[in-house]
Amino acid sequence: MSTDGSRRRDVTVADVAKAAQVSKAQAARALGNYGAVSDDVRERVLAAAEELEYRPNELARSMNTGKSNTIGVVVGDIENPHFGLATRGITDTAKKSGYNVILINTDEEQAAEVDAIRVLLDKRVDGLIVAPASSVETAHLRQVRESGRPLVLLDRAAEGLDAETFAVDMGGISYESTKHLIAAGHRRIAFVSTVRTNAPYAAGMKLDSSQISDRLDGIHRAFDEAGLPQPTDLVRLNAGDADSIMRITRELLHGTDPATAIIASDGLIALSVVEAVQNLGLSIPEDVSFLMYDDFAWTRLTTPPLTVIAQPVYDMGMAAASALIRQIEGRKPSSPVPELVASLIQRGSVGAPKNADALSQAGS
Amino acid sequence: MSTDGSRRRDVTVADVAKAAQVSKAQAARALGNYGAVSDDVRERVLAAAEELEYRPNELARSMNTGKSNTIGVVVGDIENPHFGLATRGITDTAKKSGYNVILINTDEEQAAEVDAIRVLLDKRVDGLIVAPASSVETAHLRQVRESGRPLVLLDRAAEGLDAETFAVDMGGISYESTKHLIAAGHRRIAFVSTVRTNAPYAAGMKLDSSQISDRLDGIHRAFDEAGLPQPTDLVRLNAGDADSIMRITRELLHGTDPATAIIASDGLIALSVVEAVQNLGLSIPEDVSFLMYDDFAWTRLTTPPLTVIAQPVYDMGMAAASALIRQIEGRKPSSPVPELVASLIQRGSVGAPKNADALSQAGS
DNA sequence: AATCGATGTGAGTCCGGTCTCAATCCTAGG
DNA sequence: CCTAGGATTGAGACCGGACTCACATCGATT
Repeated sequence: MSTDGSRRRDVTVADVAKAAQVSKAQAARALGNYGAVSDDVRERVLAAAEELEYRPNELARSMNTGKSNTIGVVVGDIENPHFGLATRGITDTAKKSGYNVILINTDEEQAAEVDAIRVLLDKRVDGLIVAPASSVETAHLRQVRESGRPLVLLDRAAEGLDAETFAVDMGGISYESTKHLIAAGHRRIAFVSTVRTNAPYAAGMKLDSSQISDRLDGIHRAFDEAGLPQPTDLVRLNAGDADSIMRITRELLHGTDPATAIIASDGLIALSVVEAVQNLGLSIPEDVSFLMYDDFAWTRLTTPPLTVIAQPVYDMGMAAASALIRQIEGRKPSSPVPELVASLIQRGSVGAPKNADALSQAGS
Repeated sequence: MSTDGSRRRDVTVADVAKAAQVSKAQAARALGNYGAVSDDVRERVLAAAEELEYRPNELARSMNTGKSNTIGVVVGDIENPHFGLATRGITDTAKKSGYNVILINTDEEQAAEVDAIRVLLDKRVDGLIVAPASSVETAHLRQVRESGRPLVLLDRAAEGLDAETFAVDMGGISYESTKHLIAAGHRRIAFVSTVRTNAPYAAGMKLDSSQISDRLDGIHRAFDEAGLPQPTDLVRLNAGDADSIMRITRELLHGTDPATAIIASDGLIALSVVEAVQNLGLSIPEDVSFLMYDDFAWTRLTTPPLTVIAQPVYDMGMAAASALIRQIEGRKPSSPVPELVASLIQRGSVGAPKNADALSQAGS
């Protein structure tokens, strides 16, 4: 056996140098492929390295090159396929350029995010991709900029931070989708999101998430333009676990003047809302129309298939990673920034509201 | 402004020491919270550190402690919610013990996996969690053991490697599920998996994945026990992309003596199989019964809801991470290893085969 | 008052690479 | 045959912490 299972200490350049009978400097040059090395020396060194199964210590290398070839990625929840796919886009792109990814999950908690960023900075990552939990509290993100390390945002913008941000135009697609619902006859459109707030939603309220703000703005604009009363009372935030989403769904559908359409802010919420609707014995779209963000494969399998707002999530991850790497390597933005557009994919979950006739009669 | 955006060089212990008018050694002790330091010195050092916004360089620290507080995780595909959830279990557990996670995606490719492990070893991770793409080619995994670094396997076993493995008893649950299908009257049960092989499946064939082998063994055992002919011709491997899965599904349902039940080996396959069945204008379970691995939330939303084999994926991730960390920290297995059991969750996608009566008459 | 163990403290080494610098080796030009 | 200038080479500094070791300091013991 050439390998000794009990060996512990790693083989270093010095070991290789000794075995190859050259100086440490020469061995390092041959191994690192830099500087001038004669063929003779190179061969001896490489042979010795092979023989000893030498592997460079990337930690040591990083320490004095100042580059770790690692990027930090901070997301709210990888379990959420939205981030799963984005992460895939990031890691694929990173790998292509020789970067690795340290992934940290924050559970959408601000404190965890602050911590995550500190840790990544301490680990001397070359750059960061963050999907900020809050678009408002951005002190920790500003610290990243001050440390001089590149930062790119994913999914959500951050106030007072001029970092490149990769997200779709939420306001626009939200506006269009709402118009679609309004055109179908809906006046009572509910919006359910996990965003945490201290108080129930009120118009013009300051939200933590730029993404959700933009979506609400889009809805607002569509209603405004149509000259219809804003369904502000149907905006439900703080939809955390499955139970609370189910409760919210029941409330939305059971009050006086109930919702006739529900927009789910992400895939996880969508699952619980649809399940709640089914449990209530109601059907989509006859009793209530349904629209959700993100086009997951399973949305085609429900009866009826769900109308969704598709986001180029994988591409967003890719774009974020390549922009970050470009910044890290100090290159100028060469390729035109790829357009990241969301689109409404109409399937079967949006129909006319149940009492459309009654309503339009009352309206006329 | 106390911070200078243009500053580049990091603040080091030496800088702090100078500012606090003490030796580097004392500053390091105060900051690292080790050794003996007088209150006076400690205060001065901490104040100086605060003032200069000192942040330790974890790279440097790792270099001479030999610990990086980082674990490497190698999975086939994070985009797959199965791994997404497992990763969540891993990162949650790791974070609790102060470890970070470097995640590498292999696309289930052996070469990528070999590469990933080399990179992680070079980066001096403290330990590795791998969901091996192949249970057979395990040379690279053996190298991990030889490097002296802890290794834990997830989901799949590896031949000739005594690493702790966290996976459910696939043979058992497969056997039971098959018995369930047989009891419902099925004789023609298909099994669809992504596992790559060079040739079409034949009984007793050596597979790359222990997991799939075990499942096939379970099916085999159930048929054997029931004294029924093995539906070997209905085992379909190499089900890669959506298109090939759709094609396979069509073949399974259209030949002479078609399948009356299909088992999908994972969630991604399931999506395409169900979609293909729907596209064929067939319904579940009237025309064909359906069973899949992994209990994702969306399986409750289809019509009918799908019968699934639930695996404690999050727990597997958790267990793998805590076992790894235990090994890293050289502790003995104190807590009893948590039982990881899969279970059959019966919902609506398994029924009697269409021509059950005809068959039983023919049989009698 | 002499002694002893328990802190405190600073100089300097080490981890495993990269990289600078001065010395040495060669080879072509004169 | 001699020399300028590029190719090679080795010694050693350095990255930023952790840690060893020798040398104080100081209250407590006898």
